[in-house]
This record gives sequence, C-alpha cells and structure tokens, in this order.
Amino acid sequence: MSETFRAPIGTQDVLPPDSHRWQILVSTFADVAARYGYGLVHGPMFEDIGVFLRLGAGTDVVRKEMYDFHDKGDRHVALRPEATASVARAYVQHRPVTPWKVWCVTPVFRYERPQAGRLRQHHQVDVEVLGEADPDVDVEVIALGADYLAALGLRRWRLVINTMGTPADRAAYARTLTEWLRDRAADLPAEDREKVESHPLRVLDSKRPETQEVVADAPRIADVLDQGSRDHFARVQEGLRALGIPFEIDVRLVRGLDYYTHTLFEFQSEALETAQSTVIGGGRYDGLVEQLGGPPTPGIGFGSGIERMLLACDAEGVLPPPESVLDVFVVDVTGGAAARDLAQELRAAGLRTDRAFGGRSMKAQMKVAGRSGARVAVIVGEQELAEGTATVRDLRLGEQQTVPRDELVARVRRMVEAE
RNA sequence: GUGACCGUAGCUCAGUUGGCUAGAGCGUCAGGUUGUGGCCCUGAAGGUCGGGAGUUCGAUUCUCCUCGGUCACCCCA
Repeated sequence: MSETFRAPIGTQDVLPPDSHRWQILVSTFADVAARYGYGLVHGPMFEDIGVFLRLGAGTDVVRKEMYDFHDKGDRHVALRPEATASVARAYVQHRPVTPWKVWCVTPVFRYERPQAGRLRQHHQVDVEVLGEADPDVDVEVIALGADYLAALGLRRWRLVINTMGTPADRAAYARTLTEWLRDRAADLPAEDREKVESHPLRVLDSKRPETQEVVADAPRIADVLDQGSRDHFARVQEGLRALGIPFEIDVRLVRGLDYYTHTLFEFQSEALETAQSTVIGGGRYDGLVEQLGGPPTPGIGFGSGIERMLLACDAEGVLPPPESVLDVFVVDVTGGAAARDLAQELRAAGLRTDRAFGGRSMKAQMKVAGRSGARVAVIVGEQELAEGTATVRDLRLGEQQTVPRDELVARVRRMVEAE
C-alpha cells in the first residue's frame, strides 16, 4: 500500500537548477550546429529492431544491450541504442537532397551496468552528414566537435583519430589480425583470447596491460589499406592541420560499432578522473545506408553524451553558476486576489514573475521572496489595497517605495534593468 | 553479465563490545514585531536505522538472502 518508487536503475531525474545546465549544453550545441549549416531533425525514440540490428551482430550495443520488446501489435521494436541508425533510416525513407547535414538531441538506451559517466538512459547531441564522401566533410564534422568543446570553454581534451579504410580493407585486416593473434593466443588473458576469432579488432584496444604488450607489434591497418583509403586519411589529416586542430593518430582506436569505415575519432576529456572519458565519439559509415535498404550513400557523424560532457564541464569548472530565474516576486497579505492580478500584469509586460500562495504571513512570504532570487518584491497590504498602490522593494538594496498601481510595471522594469 | 565497497530523518553524517522513548548540522514549517526577507534566538514536524529471513531473552548493531547506491571490468557517450 505504501510502496514507493525510484527512478529505474541507471536513469536519473534532472531537476532545477541542474536542468538549466542541460539547456546550456544543448543550446550551445544548437548554435554551433547552426553555424555549420546543420538542420534539426526529430524522430521516433523507438524503431523496428531491424534498424538497429544493422549495426552489426558483433556489436555489444546490439548483442546484449538493447531495450527491445514486442508492442501490443506484436511488432518487435527497440528503444534507440544510438542515434545514427535512426537518422540513416529517416534518410532512406525521405531521400532528402544531399549532402544532408542534420543534428539532433535524443535519449539513448543501453542495458548496461551503470557507473561513473555511464547510464542506462543517457542523452546525446548528435550530428550526421549523409550523401557526401569528400574527406573535407570528415574534417568539418571533427571541427564542429572541436568548436563545441571550445564554445563550452573546455580546454583539457585530446582528439584521437584512426582509419578503418573501406569495408574490404577492414575485412582483410581482420583476417590478417586473427591469424597473427592465433599464434599468440596463449599469451592473452582469457577475456581477450575469446575475441581473437569473433572481434579481433577489439583485442587491439583492450585495456589489459598483458594484451597491450602482446599487441604492441601487431600488423597495422595502414599496411593493408588501398590507395584510395590512404589518400582519404591523408586529406583528413591535412585538413585538421590546416585548421589548427591538434590530433593524435592511435592505430589501436577501434570503437564498438561495426559499421565504421575510414575515419574514426574520439574527443577524450583529460580532466575526467573516471574510466569513461570519451565525450565525443564518431566516424564514417559508408556502408550503413545501403544495409538499411537505401542506395549506396556515404555518411559520417558523431554522438556526444550530455551527462558525460557535464561531468567534464564540472571537472574544468567552466559552466557559469545558475543565475536567478526571476525578476519579481509578489507578496500579498490581503487574500491573494491582488497577487493574482498583479502577477499576470507583470508577466504580460515580459517580467519573470512569481508569487506566494496560501495566504501566509508577510514574514513568511518575504522569506520566500528573498530566497527566490528575484531582484524586486512587490508588496500589497491593507493600506496599498485601500489606496490603489503597491510597495516596490529592491531586495538587494533593501530600499522600498510605494507607487500608484498604474506606474507599477514601469517602476519594476526600471529597477530590474538597473545595475 | 562479473567483481569490490556501501545503505541511519529531504540532504550530509554521528551512534550502540547487541539492551531504556535513535541523535547532530543543514533544509522545511511556526514563533521571537503592530505589515517586511537575507543575521540571531526558540520551538515543531520528519526515521518501521533499505526490505525479508535467521541467531538471541533482546538486533539499527551479528549471519544469510534480496533490493538499491557507488566504483571498476566489459562496452561506450
């Protein structure tokens, strides 16, 4: 009977004033995306599960982390485990003119064990460009990410890039690597040994030191890339250098989604002490649209976790302290009708206004007014009510004056605007 | 999915070698003024000591299970 509930494991409520910080991130991202000419897209938070299965059977996100279920019409659907597949599906469905440059904000669901910087429902801002294979697009997308970090005021991060080449390059490399690893499997920890046949690339970026020792002189992807892939990657590096965006190449950077081709990149916060430090991650996915039933269409994009970016912002102390969300607070000890009417009048004039309810004492109402952060209190007592006036108090200076009602809005506005 | 640590009021935490009505600070609410906040003083509300089972004369304190939290692995934003 008195059972209580909490937010589900790995989810969180975002309440004021913290929700304000969210808005800062999203609006900052929106500004940057607009500066690059990207349009906003909204889409369903769930899709036919087939959309996500195209991410690849070797992907944990698909294999074991999906929130999937059968709806009342027995359709097998899944909550978004990432944004790219949904956007690609929308592209196939609507066939917009290319290059299609879009961004979105979306919740993302993954059935994982939560830890610092990782949730079962988190939120991402995301950009995607479909229909353009030019390596300059890779550069633009990465530059957009760097500008986002800069706009937030973050300085302690590094950009790591790598290339997977074409799907053929990738497959060839995986074969080469498997063969090479087979001979050394005995030296690998059991967890990584299991991946030799199934996901050889994942052995490369294992965190285990024993594995890193073995893999140190493994064959490199660069050794199998075709000329086109080499040229593409070279052009990306050239672009980043030209734009003054510092980066490092990490030949062991793999990333978990199977659909990546050519350029892969991650922005990692160096201010975060946690194990999860990637704040932006993405790459090119030239085969994905085709796998979703569309025409051969190149694509590239990245996702950036809002919660994790907030952790990075905290670690660098870059977000401004929350400012007051109110201009005026109306105190009325004559029954509340005056507060009701004056508050609406002030709001109609564009002033951010709140009031006390419940007919509390003036002292109690003043306390709420003080706590509200409003610059001005408008006070109506029996005296003001009788003479058609209101008392206007500057809560910061502690000075007040009684003015006729028809001068109220103008007076309050002047005080709010005054420094 | 695996492992470690943790679980006392809304929040941050005391506490008892197992034993009378479980405490503090902050917060909330009400007073200290006849119409006034931020400081100060007083008081009040608020906890089945996460839940269940066991050991015991007796458990918030010991054991087990479970749920939840945190962090790490895995994986990823």
